[in-house]
Amino acid sequence: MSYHFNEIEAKWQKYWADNQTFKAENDSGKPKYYVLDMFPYPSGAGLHVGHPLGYIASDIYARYKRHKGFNVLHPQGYDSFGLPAEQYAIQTGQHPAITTEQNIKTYRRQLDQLGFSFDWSREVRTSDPKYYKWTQWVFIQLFNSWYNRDADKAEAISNLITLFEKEGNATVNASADEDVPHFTAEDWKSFSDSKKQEILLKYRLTFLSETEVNWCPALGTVLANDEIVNGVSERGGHPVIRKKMKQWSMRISAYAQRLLDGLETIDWPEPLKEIQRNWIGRSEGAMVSFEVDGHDAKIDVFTTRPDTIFGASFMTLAPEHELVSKITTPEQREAVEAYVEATAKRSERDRMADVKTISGVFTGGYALHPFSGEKIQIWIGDYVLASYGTGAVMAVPCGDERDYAFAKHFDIPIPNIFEGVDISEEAFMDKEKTIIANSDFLNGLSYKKAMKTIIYEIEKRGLGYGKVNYRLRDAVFSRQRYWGEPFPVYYEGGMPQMIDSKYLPLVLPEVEKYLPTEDGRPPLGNAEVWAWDTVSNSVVENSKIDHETVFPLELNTMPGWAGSSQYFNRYMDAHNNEEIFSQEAINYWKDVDLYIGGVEHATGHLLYSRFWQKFMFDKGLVPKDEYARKLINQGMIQGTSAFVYRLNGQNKLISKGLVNGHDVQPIHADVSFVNASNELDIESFKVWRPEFKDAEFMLEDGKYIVGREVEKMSKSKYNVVNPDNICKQYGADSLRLYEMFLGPLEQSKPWNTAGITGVHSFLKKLWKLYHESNTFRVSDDEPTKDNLKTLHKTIKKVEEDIENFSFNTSVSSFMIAVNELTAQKCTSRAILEPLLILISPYAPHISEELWSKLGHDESITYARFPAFDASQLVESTKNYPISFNGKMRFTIELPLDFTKDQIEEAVMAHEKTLAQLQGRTPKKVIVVPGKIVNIVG
RNA sequence: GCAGGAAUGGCGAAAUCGGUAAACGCACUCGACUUAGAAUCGAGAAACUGGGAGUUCGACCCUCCCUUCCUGUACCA
Repeated sequence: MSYHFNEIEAKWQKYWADNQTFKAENDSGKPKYYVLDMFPYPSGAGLHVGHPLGYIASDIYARYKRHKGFNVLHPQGYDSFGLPAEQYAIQTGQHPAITTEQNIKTYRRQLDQLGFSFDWSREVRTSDPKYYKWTQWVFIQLFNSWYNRDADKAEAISNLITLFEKEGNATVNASADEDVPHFTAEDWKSFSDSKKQEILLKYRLTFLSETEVNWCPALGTVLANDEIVNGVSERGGHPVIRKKMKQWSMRISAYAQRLLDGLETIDWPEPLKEIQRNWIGRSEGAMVSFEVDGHDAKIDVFTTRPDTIFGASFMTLAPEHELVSKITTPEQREAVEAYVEATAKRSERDRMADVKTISGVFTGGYALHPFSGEKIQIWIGDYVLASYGTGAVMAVPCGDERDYAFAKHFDIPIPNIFEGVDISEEAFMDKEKTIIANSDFLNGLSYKKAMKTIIYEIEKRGLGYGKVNYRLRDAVFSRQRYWGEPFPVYYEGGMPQMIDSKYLPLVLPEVEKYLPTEDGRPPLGNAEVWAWDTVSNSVVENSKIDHETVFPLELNTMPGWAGSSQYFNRYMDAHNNEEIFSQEAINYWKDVDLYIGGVEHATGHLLYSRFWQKFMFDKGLVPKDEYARKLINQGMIQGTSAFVYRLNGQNKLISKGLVNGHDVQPIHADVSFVNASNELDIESFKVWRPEFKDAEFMLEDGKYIVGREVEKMSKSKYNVVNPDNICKQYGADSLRLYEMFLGPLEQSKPWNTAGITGVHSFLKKLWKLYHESNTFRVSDDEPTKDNLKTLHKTIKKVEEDIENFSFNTSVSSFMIAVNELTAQKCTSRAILEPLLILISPYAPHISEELWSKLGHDESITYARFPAFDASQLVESTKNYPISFNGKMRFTIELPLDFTKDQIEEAVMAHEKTLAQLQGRTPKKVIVVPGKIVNIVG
């Protein structure tokens, strides 16, 4: 009987589904273990071989943990809101829900055929109203919360109201908008309701704010920075302007420090942590106020180098800075206005990309140096960004590269405040070597001492205060899209109101067109039934809007990361319609033990979800403030593109070996026409590219050899490999083994289908080990010493490998074990049974089949992982490498229990040693028992 | 520019502690079986770890310098 992998795999996939083999219970005597994958966006293209890499790894780990006696939660779902389905809808009019449903079917079929041990009973889809009900619910919780910096946690907004009623906002230490006015308890009570709402909005963790966005009037939508090229839209080339729009934002900045600190408590890859640290961008320094000469105005700046304040010889404001028009003198007005207008036309990204050009305009206004009282010029320049810090800098040209270049360019004085440093050519920025000079009370101080002194002085004189600044900005949460979660929000007198949680979900309305409306409102503006009736608590026709009891609903939808910010908790209790999850479920599963996914989500999903978790923790909804203890980033699988070479200007394709020196143009060939020896199937190639039907092929040794190059796997490079074909030809077990065998999980590595025959023939050998001339044969013979040695060395290696996520080396060990056992002609059940359990996480189908042939009625899934017995590996002798001056020359076999002296004696007396020494006397003999002998001299 | 990571045969890679470099597999060569191909079985060749210096009895591994590549990020004040 030969190895019919297609039948075997289909059989066991059905068995697992029918028997719900992988269904996890929320309660068990076993210890829990939660293995999570980043759920996929179901794209229309389906999976290529690169996608399942992480899923295979997590599946191996999940299956291993089941063998080890854990109650394993290993769920899967779909991040099914998103742009591609919407764009398809715009083009074809097909509802994104239909597209999404079809794509999910394809994904499910492809995932199933790989034999993953997912508990599909817990599947979630972010676009399912039953699921996004809870996304909306979390949004409402955020709306009803504020961040108390004193308690360092989120609290109910009702607490804040109580505080306001008692003592106004003077004592409230909150993360809030910058422009909150000061008020007393009396003031508060005298405020109108809408005034109160307006103020509270400045404190809520999700809030409406005027955000500057890239608005494209022609397309009627907001564009992301990377959708703009040279100031016009990438799509269509329409002009884009910077415009303020009311948008929902998330006050993630309130959590900046906790997001930073939390990184120290979790086992995530260091590079990923570093990306998050940079993104959060903590910097310490001071806020300092500069008076404006002749105006009742102050310019606040944030600086990380307040120690260099005496070197400040001018100030630069962002062109958008609110004081610009106020302080500009009549003589300078024309130039300033022209500059401001020119800047407004460029996107922030454009401005940042263009770092070489120095530009700016003098406003004519002067600031007063807070310490020296000297007048210093105020300039505007687009190197200062409105969105970072205060949008203004104190320029210290001697200590900052950009200020230096600016000062040189516009001939502004560059006073030197560093002792013994020449600044005639460039700015001096080495903090370690800094000794301050020409700076009054700071003279002679080092960077550290000067920092302390100056901050103390700034605070004492009321000029400002020491401050920690974060680069992390509040996250804009509104999208002008159709295919996303609707906000559970309606507007009463312009103020947002939350729909009561008990009427959720607020289901996405039907629309005729998925584009923005002609007057520039988001796609939901096309909906005719999109108003909230506060009496019936239901969605009603827009025509009923009377602003008395029926109000318009929010037209924006939530961004892609909304649905992925809490899905890992929802899996714990996926079908609960009463709560987001029960306390029993969350307290049982607690958190994710192992999370596997791509590093590309470092500053998106992986940061936002940590923020939501911390908020949920503050609200007492979850027991852990970090949701994933350990995270692994799997590497990318790249494609191995194939090239044919066309002689320039001729219809002639020459084989790679003949290219040398010729002027050729490489052309991608589809990798499916190339065999393991890089030989091109010319006939298939001609059918595929008819323009080469009559081309002349110049061969070497009768073959056309293609060139190879590693590139990103993508359709346009014709190097995409579909797992469906691999499964058909070699089986899922081969694919799983091969993806692991390719190299370390975290590393990027190229795919090359040719190599799969190696693991495939391993599976055939494994099958043969249990068969003799086509019949299943396993004996009850006592295993030999060698059998046991092979088995136990494999147990040890595989167990260590899995624990270290070194799956590639396990596959090697399996090959070695099967090669050895075949050579030993082992048929012993005592060996062949545990061997299957070792292999089963990697190649579950063949393992199940052989396991059942061994006479087991139940799945191998819960069979106990074999115990390693060290005594089986004890050796009595060691083949000692004998080195001369560090170079190994030969080996001598000696008993392991020899002492150092015995070893030295035996080695020195050995004929090979004498021959090597040729009568010389060595200076020294190094003996490391159990390792090596090195003879020096 | 800054930060993080990497460099080992023709290719993917392996090497708990500094101790026999290249396990395992692909490709390659030869042989067996076969009408032939595929498959299978057997045998084999290959290369001293990007370059340079240092520490050491001994360095892929530790230290310093340099080169190249990948990833992230940037007028961040």
